[in-house]
Amino acid sequence: MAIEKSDTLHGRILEEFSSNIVDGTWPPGYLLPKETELAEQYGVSRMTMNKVLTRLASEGFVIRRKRSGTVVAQPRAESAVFAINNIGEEVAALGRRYKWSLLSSDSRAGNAQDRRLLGLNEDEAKDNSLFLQGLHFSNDEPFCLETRVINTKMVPDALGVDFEKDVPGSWLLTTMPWTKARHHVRAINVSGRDATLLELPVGAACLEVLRRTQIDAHWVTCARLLYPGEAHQLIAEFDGKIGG
Amino acid sequence: MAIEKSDTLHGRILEEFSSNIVDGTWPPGYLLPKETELAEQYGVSRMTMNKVLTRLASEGFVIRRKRSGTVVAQPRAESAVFAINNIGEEVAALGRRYKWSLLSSDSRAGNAQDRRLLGLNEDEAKDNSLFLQGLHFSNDEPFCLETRVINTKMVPDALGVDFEKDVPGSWLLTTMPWTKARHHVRAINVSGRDATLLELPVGAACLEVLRRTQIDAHWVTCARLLYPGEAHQLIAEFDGKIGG
DNA sequence: TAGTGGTCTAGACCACTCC
DNA sequence: GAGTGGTCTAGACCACTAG
Repeated sequence: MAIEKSDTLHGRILEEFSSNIVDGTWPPGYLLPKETELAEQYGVSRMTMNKVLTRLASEGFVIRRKRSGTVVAQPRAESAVFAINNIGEEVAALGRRYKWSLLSSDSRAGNAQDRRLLGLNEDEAKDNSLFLQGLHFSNDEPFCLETRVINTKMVPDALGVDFEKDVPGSWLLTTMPWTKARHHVRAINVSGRDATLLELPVGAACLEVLRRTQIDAHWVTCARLLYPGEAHQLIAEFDGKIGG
Repeated sequence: MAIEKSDTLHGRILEEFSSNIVDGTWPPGYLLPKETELAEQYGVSRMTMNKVLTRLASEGFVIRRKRSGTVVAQPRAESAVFAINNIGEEVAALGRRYKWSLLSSDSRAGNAQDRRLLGLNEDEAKDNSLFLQGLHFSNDEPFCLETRVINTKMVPDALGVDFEKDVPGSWLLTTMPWTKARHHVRAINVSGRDATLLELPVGAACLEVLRRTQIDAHWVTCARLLYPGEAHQLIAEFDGKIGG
């Protein structure tokens, strides 16, 4: 089998440079030749070399400053990127049968307990709120307990949706495609009704994900996702690889 | 206060386009005019418009295909990006006093329990392994229990380091700056020695982070980081914002 | 104040893909 | 086969900043 050639000019140079950085040939602090010089060395135009260096900078591999040039960055702190996927897809990806079951649906004002659970302010969730609770199943076993409040001022259509059929998260995604979210993840000892619903003994460790979704400055929905701890794990890969 | 002007040509167009997508002016599936047309409309060169569209595509907002043109993408599944930072920085960021305390350090072969705990294969960690355990403190309270094995074939210098002074994670970061890592996060009920060291009752929920670091195909170090559950949470923001 | 990166242009050729 | 995005060039001006 022949060695695969890289596809583009700037792609090849990008790979070479990132290799140099990752394998230590260019250690942190190393000063790269200037743009015009590199362009000449590699026989490309300045724009092409600029594309490479701009990309390296945006990925955090190098720091570029006028007059002082381009230097290899100090490595980023150990870090990780997690992707929390759609629950239905997540279950399907595990090769299991997915089911959603709505437990309750109330259009009412939120009380202090709701606000605490979902991490809302006092002003938020006082009215125009739709409270939902339901279970996600994987092969008929409880996989995730979802407690959610939807701001019906932002999403009035939600009042007309049958959430026994439509999974709230998925429906919201199709309705408000591009939103911002903030997540908090922690471990808790499950108790009370949560334990009963998840069919877990009181005190079992669970992974709690709080997700607050907003569009501009307005919150759209807040969800609390409770996963049986030992059964579920977030998996993340992190590397300095460029591209993809 | 005057309205802030955007800095660059492509920056302004990028903002405009991403706004159009996020606020629904351009819904998923919307077909954008072709590159040359857009360039003409905005009075810029094709390269500049290409920069905008290429960026939009790399951020996942649009799909570009030859002949068929550029269309607004179906929104990505709900997802989140977590950053796990250096523990010392993490504690400092909370405005607390940080301390590291090494509990044990052994250069030995790993047994089955070690491998299970750290998620290693049988072939890995059989020799050339340095086992460490220590506690990270926040204001003199246990913040994180770290159990780690270092592949001394990859990092021979590690045998000469005094890990009572140097925090393993930080030291490795300065020694092998650009590495890849895989993380597994789950909730567990703490027990035994782990509970004692973290000064927690048996059964308390903890967040367990398994981090396996490698360079190319070779593992460098595996760490198990155990955080008292209620006290620690991962925080992540995710949005479709472009730039930064 | 001189050198560096930041940005932009006008034009060109190519490759892929849909009709 | 025709039209689209993908890529590249040579040259230009500007803004910032280190010395």
